[in-house]
Amino acid sequence: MTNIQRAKETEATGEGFLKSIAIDAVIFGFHDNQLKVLLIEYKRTGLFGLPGGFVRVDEDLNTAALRVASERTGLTDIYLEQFYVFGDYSRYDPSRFKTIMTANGQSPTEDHWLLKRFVSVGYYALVDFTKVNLAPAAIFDSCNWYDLNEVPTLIQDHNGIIKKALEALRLSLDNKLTGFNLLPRDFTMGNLQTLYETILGRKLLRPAFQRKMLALGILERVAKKWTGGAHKAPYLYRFVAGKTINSEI
Amino acid sequence: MTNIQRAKETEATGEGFLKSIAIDAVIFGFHDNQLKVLLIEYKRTGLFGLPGGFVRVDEDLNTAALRVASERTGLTDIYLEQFYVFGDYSRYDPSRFKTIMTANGQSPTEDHWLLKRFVSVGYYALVDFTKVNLAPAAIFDSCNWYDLNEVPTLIQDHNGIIKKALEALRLSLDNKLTGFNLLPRDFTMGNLQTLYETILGRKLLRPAFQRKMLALGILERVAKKWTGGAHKAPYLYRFVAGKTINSEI
DNA sequence: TATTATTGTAACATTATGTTACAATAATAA
DNA sequence: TTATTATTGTAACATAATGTTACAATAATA
Repeated sequence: MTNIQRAKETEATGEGFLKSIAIDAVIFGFHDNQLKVLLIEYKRTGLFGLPGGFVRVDEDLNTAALRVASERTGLTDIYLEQFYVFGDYSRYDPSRFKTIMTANGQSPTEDHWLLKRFVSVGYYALVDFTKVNLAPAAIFDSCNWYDLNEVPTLIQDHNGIIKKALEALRLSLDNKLTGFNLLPRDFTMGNLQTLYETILGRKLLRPAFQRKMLALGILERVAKKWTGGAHKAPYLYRFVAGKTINSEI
Repeated sequence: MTNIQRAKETEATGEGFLKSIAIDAVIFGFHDNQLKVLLIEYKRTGLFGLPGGFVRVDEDLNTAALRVASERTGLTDIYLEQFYVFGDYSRYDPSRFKTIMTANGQSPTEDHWLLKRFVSVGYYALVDFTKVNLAPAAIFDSCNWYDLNEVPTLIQDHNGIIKKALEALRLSLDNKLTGFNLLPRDFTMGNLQTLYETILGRKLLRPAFQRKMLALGILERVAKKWTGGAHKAPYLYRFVAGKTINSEI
């Protein structure tokens, strides 16, 4: 995503971008049996927030969301889903952008386009934690994984956005089988179950879970895995794409 | 929603509105055992489309959607749900707005804000057909109910928007019990079942459906109804609000 | 008063899910 | 080398949910 001669967000007029529309991305990863979320830290401000961005005038909205998620993770093939548009007037708070800019020696003009009101399209992304290469978006920030239950206070309504993203993810787990996007190609049934348990926030019964997952017919058993644990080695499974599930509820 | 001294959408600059953001409302009704959708006809153009609108700079996005739906139906208490944001660049087609304006003796300037690209937030609304009073939005259009399987070709991607709204409605039927918003206060089990069958697009088994609905504990049996049919009279039911369903999937 | 069409629901069949139990086995330790 | 340990895979049963058949109840009509 090199945009050498293309417009920058930081230009005052916002030339080249759709006005009033922002994208916020809740990028989920799964590591050490914990759900992680990718957060931005704005340097010299102590402010944290979700990675976000704007839509170029010649760019699809979904493409813009993919670009935002790609820029931070280094991945190109990302499972992305719109989950809500945050458009309350009360979200409007120009002071935050001013703070970030001034903390870095810049002073935006009063009519800077980023000081106007934005409606934000929320996307959640599911990525394979092991494949991600974190990269800051601008010189003003850095980005890192945070455990979902150790998320600091974020700017604006970003804590609420994460909450809503998690709710949407929970619903899509059963309907769309999205969970696999959070795992590496090969995984054990135990991996899968703890992933489900973490997202759903409750324990599941092992035999029932295994029976159900296998009955879906979307898992291919690939090989044994010798973990090094003093116990029977689990099988490795792989998600078999191309099979759609009819979730006739 | 009287906005006497407030800005109008038709002004060239779009002063007072958020730029680049539109709202499209798929307003569903249910009548004669048929799902209906409310469509706008733009006069002297032969063009049909969904009711839509824009967001005022001091207005919540959801409030704007409610305003759009209210203006057409005359209702104030409307079940509304965001279901998708349509943001592909390929949607961009300024000619449509030109056609509608010129058909009515107006000629928008080349830099009219409505000739720019918009991203559209899709909402679906569920209304009690019997309570609706249709009202056109502007002097350029009229609005009417259309049977869902007799929808004409619509402007832009509006046919696709309806399709996606229906898919979202189908999912919410079981999870959120939204169906009742389409029925009058009192209804028979038969009414409810045909509503479900119409939305889901398939037949349901009567005993199982009745058993399930009653088991939900959200229906109050109010009285007998004497329809005039040569058969046993059905009970009337009423939706008992306040009871939330835990759709632990 | 018999007929008709539809309603309400019981009763059973089937499927899905919850739960208990136990054999299989990779690593560790005796 | 062999017993121990912790975990895995799954059978087997229990319970709940859903699918299906059947039939009595009854409001209007003939």
